[in-house]
Amino acid sequence: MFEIQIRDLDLDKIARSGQCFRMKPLDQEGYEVTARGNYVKIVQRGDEFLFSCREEEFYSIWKDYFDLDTDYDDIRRSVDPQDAYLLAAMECGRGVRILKQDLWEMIITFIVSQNNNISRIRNSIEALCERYGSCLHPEGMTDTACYLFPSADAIAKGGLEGLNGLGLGYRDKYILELARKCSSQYLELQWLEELKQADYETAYKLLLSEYGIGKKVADCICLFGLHHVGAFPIDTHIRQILKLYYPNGFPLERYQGYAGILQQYMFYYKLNGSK
DNA sequence: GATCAGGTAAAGT
DNA sequence: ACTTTACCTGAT
Repeated sequence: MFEIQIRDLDLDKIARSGQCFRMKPLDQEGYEVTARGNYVKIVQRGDEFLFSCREEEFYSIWKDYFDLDTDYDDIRRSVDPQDAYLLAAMECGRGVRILKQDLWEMIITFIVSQNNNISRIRNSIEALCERYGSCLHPEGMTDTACYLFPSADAIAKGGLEGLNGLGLGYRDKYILELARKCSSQYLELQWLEELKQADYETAYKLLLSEYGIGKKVADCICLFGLHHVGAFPIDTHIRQILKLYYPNGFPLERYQGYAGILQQYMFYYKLNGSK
């Protein structure tokens, strides 16, 4: 157990922010999160957080995962004081941070997300994890199994039939192809490593050239899987927002290099704001 | 029973 | 180059 005070972090909001699909709310309180092969339970009370791991693990993994080195006050302060809509969005989403999730997991997750709704995305990802992910039994509890996101090898090995019954629909072939590309069968490719080294523009182009990855998904992977916070994914919600509040275009130049963070707040505001 | 959902590939102008 | 259309499928 490790207790710490953190500002600008709201787990409930992050869980509903659309950037992650498997932060699981626990029956009593708190969330369970898996990342990079690690599992943790987190309980939040205001700005006090209780992590179920040791201090060492918090600092080596979760501090980075929750992007705690970024000062979101700076970002809020940089917003155009004339831009009432964006100010409201930033206030509504206070506590949302861009998680540093696993690249491979984000690639598959956002392929699943295309032309799809959130509850079905969740179900598909969870079913995929249960079928191919390693099973963890936190604290030796055999009744509360939790699965890691599966490896590319595991998915590639199962073939197209192995993806049946997960509600993936026509996306199954995209997933299989990328699983093969990222599996140890193509170890010499080191494609994921290449992506990680690349700058935003290069990574975007690499992703876009893949079967099943278009502009929107490529940008989501850049933003959530590579932490290129300048990426600005335009989905149907953001498109509506731009049309309504920014008919002359969103001021990307003003927010160059981190517009994706603002995108995330606008998205959150649209889905969770009072309107 | 349509229509929609955090789009993309492929075909058609 | 720009504009349609088909596509899996659970939810509403």
